[in-house]
Amino acid sequence: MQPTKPSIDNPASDKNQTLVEQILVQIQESIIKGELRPGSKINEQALAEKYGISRGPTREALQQLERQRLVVRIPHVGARVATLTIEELNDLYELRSTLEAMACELAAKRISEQQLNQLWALLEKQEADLARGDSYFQQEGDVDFHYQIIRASGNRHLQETLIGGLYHLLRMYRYQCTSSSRPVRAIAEHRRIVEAIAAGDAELAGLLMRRHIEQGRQNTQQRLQQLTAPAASAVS
Amino acid sequence: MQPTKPSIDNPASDKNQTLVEQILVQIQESIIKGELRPGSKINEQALAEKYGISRGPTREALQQLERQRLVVRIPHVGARVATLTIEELNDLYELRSTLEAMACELAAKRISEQQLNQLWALLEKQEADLARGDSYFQQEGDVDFHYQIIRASGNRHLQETLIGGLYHLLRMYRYQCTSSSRPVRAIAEHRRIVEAIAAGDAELAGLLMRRHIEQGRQNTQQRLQQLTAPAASAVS
DNA sequence: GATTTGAGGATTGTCTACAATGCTGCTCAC
DNA sequence: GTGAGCAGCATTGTAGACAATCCTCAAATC
Repeated sequence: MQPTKPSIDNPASDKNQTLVEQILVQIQESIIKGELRPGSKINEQALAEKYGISRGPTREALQQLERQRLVVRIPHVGARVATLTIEELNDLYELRSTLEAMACELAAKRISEQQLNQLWALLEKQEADLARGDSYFQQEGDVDFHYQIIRASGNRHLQETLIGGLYHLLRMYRYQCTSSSRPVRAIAEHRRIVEAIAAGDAELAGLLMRRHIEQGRQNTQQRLQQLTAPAASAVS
Repeated sequence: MQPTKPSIDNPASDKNQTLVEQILVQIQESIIKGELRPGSKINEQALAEKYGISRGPTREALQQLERQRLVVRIPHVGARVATLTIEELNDLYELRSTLEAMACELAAKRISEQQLNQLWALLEKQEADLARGDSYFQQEGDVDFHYQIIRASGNRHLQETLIGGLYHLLRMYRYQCTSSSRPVRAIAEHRRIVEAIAAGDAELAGLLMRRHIEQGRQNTQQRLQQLTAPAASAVS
């Protein structure tokens, strides 16, 4: 029985862990969900008091968040929540597209029997969720889908780069530019990707993933544009 | 006049900077050059005393080094210098190859007049150094070469991933598996890459970079194999 | 009125001390 | 002799206080 990894990273669920790891996930969620607004300043002291800890662990957590691109820190000035811009969105998706295509190609070559079964199971669950119209779990499921493929690539540096470095920022864009999803099409694309991986067709799998992510980019960009420049429609 | 960036990152040269930034580069060099041996344990207290500072900044520096893959930290256990293994070398170069090929393609599309001139200038300097047999500057020059192309890609996330995340570890492999270089061939390859970029031929530029890096991988792997398994030749 | 300059306050950087955890090497039972 | 269990020590995690830097805002000068 596989341990059904529900979250992006699995810090053994808060228990008996270090303070930094405990509050890190909480601050992550706050940022991703926009409770800490993009671009807003983060006060170490205030943040520490909010979680009832001292500034030491808080600073370490902020450094971790900087590594995940969720926070920008400037020496002697302080930390700010990352801002969402069209240019960065494009840079981010450009990179993500390349990396996940690579992950797909590698997965097609290297995926294990067990991992493939897991992937099929997840896909079927997604399709079932879709039929029930359960959109929240779809979003989570989509994260898991990409996550599993990345793991199946077997390249630990690739995994670290995507999951440890890029994925949280991606979640932030997706959450805040709440693309209530194009689920039917997306999950159809998922199926074709899994089929290509199962067939060991690396080139096709990579190509399909590239297109799949490009679809996601366009979708997110559209929403972000509506958010950042609502003046045009509001003025007239 | 461009400021001739000599180092991987330019922290305004130690002056008036934060302690962390000052010692970070020093520890980096110690690790890359092997003064801190791969796999050896790092004692926070001892390291702090060595540089005459307290444990706070030392811990922050170690976290930065973890981000750069030069150090592995385990909660409540401590930090170790990264170990060099064949598998990781392959993972690392696999990823690097994809990312730098991407950088090359983007550079071919987006490089500015000024950046291209800089690149030509660097190439000519490399060829001149080669003629003089100046191998140390060749190595540095090679780093700069890739660095400039990465910058020319214009994708800030790509830059951050490669330069902030991967490049120091790459330097470590290259330094310690001291490939005294295949300079003639490498620089010939450099020239063809620049020509492709100048011609705006993204596909060719990416392809050439892929092959160029694959050459580097084989070279480094060979040296590493000799280092990790010298028993065979020593026993008999 | 606009610009500069400096004092005051707020925030970040660093240090020291203490608490919590993991590791080492001994004793003791089998 | 070998393995388990415990005590002591070394090391990391956390807290709180002090030092250094930056930002704000008002007063003074042009």
